Amino acid sequence: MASKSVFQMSRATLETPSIINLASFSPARTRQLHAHIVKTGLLIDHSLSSKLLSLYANHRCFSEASIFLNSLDEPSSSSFSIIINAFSKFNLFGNVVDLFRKMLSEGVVLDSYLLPAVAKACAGLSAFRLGRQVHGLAQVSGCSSDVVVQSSLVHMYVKCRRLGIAHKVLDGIPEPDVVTYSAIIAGYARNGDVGMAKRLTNDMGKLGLEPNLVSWNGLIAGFNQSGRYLEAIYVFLDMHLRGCQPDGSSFSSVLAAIADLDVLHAGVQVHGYVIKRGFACDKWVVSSLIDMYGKYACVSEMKQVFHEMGCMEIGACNALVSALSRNGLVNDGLVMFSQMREQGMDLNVVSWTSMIACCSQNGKDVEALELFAEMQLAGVVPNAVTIPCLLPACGNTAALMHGKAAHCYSIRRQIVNDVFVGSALTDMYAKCGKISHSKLCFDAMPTRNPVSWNAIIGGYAMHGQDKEALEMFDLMLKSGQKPNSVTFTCLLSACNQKGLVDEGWRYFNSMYKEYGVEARTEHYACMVSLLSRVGKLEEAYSLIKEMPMEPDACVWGALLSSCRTYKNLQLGEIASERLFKLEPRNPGNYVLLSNIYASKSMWVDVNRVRNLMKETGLKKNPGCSWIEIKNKVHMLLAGDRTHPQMAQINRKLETLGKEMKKAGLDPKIDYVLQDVEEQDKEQMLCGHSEKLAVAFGLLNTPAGFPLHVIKNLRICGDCHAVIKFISGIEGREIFVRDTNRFHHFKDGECSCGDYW
DNA sequence: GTAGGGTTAG
Repeated sequence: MASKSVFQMSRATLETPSIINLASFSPARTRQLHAHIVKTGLLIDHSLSSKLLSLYANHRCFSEASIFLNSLDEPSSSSFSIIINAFSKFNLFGNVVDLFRKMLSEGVVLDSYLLPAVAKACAGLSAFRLGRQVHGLAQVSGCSSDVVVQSSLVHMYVKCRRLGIAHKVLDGIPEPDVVTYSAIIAGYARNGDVGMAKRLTNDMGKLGLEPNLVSWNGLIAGFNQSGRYLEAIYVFLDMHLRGCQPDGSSFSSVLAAIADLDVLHAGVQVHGYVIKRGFACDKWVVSSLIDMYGKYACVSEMKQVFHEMGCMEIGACNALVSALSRNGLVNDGLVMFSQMREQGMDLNVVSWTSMIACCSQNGKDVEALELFAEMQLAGVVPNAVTIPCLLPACGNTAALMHGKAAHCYSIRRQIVNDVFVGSALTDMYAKCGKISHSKLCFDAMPTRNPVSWNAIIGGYAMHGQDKEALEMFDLMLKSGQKPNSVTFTCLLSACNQKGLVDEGWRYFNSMYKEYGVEARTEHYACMVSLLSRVGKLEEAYSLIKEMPMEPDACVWGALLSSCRTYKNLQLGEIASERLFKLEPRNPGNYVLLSNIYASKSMWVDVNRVRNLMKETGLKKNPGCSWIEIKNKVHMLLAGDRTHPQMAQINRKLETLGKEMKKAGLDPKIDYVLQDVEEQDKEQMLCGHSEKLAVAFGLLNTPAGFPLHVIKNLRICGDCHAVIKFISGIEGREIFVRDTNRFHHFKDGECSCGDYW
């Protein structure tokens, strides 16, 4: 019968749909049936209309389903129920609520078959107030004694984190089943209330209810969500000992717990168990395995797990992208992402966000911003995780317009109150030179975590507003928030900028004694820089000798710079000897030492250092010749034909072209790009080359970046001049945060921090 | 015809 066209069926057949095999109807055939009914004016009985509705709904043909629903004279509650349940099945929670509201407004009586779907939608939307109203409606309409309705309400309250109410509803159920019980137990576990979770588990046992797979899994997940990873692993073991075989859900949860502890051996054991139980190709398990191996820096293992799965699955691909990013393999991440796109995979918000995070966390800021634009073109909606991943890229390039757009978007999407979004906005505005905006964002945050406080303290420190930075720290303590390692780095750098030696020592000494935060290399580097900046070179050197860890190049570099300032040869030699070992290919170190010798007219030693540089294979300092820099800048500018100030630039270029010819340089655009790209990579990443690369990077950024920040730059005279020049020719505002202070360049002038 | 567990992004 099913093979026959609808049009060939007799009226009698269609009026007795029970004999037609409707289950095999395709969407097209369903539309045919619908058309036939409309055309012939067939008498539609309740059974036929229900079947047509469920055919449409299960094929996700919701517009057809609602057209049909609207065509019914008096749609019953069960007709609404069919579509509402289908919406819920496909997680279309907003649609569930809308249709439910419509149904109520039409005065249709409630039935207990659709309430669970509505409760599930409230849970999915975390809409507690709406859920409570639904509960009230269930009571008024007499549906609240239905055990499935009660159970669904328990789940709803647990998901909305209202455990007290959930518990009360549970107490009202005469014979709750295992899963309803387990929902509350998992809820308590998720809130970190281990005692209550255990007590209820005992209560459940007394009632003769044995936990089943779903309840075990819920409990493991609950402990994971409250960060109690060890408890989660114990539950997994308990489950195993009590003879319940884990499934993909149990494995993926326990692996996630293992990933956040330092127990790789346990992870390897579970991996073995996964293989034995035949879950090595389960998409959830594979994602967790990749993530776990990624967190333990087992790069080849994570790749192997991925390849052994043998197919491109979105979750596993996303996990691989973030695992590659975590291990600094940005280019591999980008390759993976482009493969995903080439294969036409349906990239979701996690895919895009992972890739954006991968770029912004690994110095590819412009790429991160471009990806964000592409994401929106692809129609994928950014969420409360995407924005904090994107904002550092805006801050690092001082792309204030993009940052502001992201801010507006967060307000529109109502995610601006998210603690991660707020902290990232505070940080972004500070890095874009807008400290007042930064403070406004910080003040507007309803809740704050240490990251939020660090953002504002670090922001003030960056802007040289030491008083405000220290005040914010006091407020942080008063609010009951504990400072962490980063907080002290921000505070010490604020002290460092202003030469506040006493305060610096006070914070440095108190960090462990009062707050239990151990001093790390960067804290020592700040102190060494602070002490040597004010001329206390011996004190700085004593501190270095006291360090419990090996001092790094930042520490020795801070000392060496001040040795040049104070012409201290003895310590300068000690510091540079260490630096030549730590970063042999940084020309800056050689230059600093030779400067000290030169200041004492020790020309033999100056030559010795220059020869040492040559022996190391370092060419002459690429940042030394002003004419070269000027020419390179202009050749780069000439490459951007769409630049709004092209005419002005061209005029300047004409003049400079003459100068270039005089200097014997080839005025080709490629010259600079090749020069930067083909340089020895190591050399490129250090010293003057880095500064130049950053300066050129400014000019390579696309339109829409009127403001720029260069960070963590020990600024040299040439670099300063280049930036000053760029700001003049382009009318851009440029901020440079060097290790000591904030420089603001505008219209070819430097308005603060200009010490040349 | 109705409820119930998981992974990957900060």
